Amino acid sequence: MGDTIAVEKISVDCKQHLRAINDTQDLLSGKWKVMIIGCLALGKKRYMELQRMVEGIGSKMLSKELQELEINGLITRTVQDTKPITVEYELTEYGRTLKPIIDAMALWGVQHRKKIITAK
Amino acid sequence: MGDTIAVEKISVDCKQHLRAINDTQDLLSGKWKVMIIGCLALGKKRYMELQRMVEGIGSKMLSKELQELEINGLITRTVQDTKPITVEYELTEYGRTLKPIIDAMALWGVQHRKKIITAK
DNA sequence: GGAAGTACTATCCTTTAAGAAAGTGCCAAT
DNA sequence: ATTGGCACTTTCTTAAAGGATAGTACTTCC
Repeated sequence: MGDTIAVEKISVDCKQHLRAINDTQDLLSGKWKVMIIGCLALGKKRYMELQRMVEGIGSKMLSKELQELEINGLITRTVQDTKPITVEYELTEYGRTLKPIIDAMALWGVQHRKKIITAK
Repeated sequence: MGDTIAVEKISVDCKQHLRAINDTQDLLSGKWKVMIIGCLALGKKRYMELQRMVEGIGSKMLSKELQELEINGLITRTVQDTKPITVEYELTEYGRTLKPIIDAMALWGVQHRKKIITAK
């Protein structure tokens, strides 16, 4: 009896664990979001700066991903009234809470590349 | 002059940072891989166990994702010669190095859900 | 001998994501 | 007056991802 309850608890815990992973993945969905956040983690950036830094991204995708990140409260968009108007994107405090994930991904990626190269 | 070099160095660092993130994302691409790894992080699992735990996944997708994870050396597949044969999947040592990423994603997801619920 | 369980594979079809290319509106410098 | 930069949006098209369904091969239980 106690066993059954224990097994069920583990199974419930697992479901919640997987759901949590899924939730996070949903917010970071798309080919570019994690890279954009990785970019903004280094400081605020203008639209054109982002497009130049994130190699290969087109303006459609950049706009779309930025909009979704803004909707989810991860970044802010502020229009500067400079000569030609410029727009600055910046991580919100909430967006900065993603840093452990981004850092872990960047670190793993670096080590993976090392591993692949030395394995050749 | 020194400034130019410094700026270039930062820009190169950033490119490598983004490339690393991209590499990691590539290996974890697809709707289910991160969840499968999150599942296997709790211990080795059989095919059917995985399919029951990862809600919504079909057999085609499960096979496909498992094959890709195996090709990349993140999991092992071992056939047990039990009465009806069963197959066990397990994280490799290398696969286990992804744990910091998975854990960070699970933690963030849990906190995000709390935030969303209390905000209502 | 049929049902049921395990571990898949194969086929087909739909949906989604993503890219390319062009265009918009605004301003500033030449 | 026109070129060029900034920050986008729109449209069209293609490629990839994912799901539903059915089927295979083997075995054991009733």
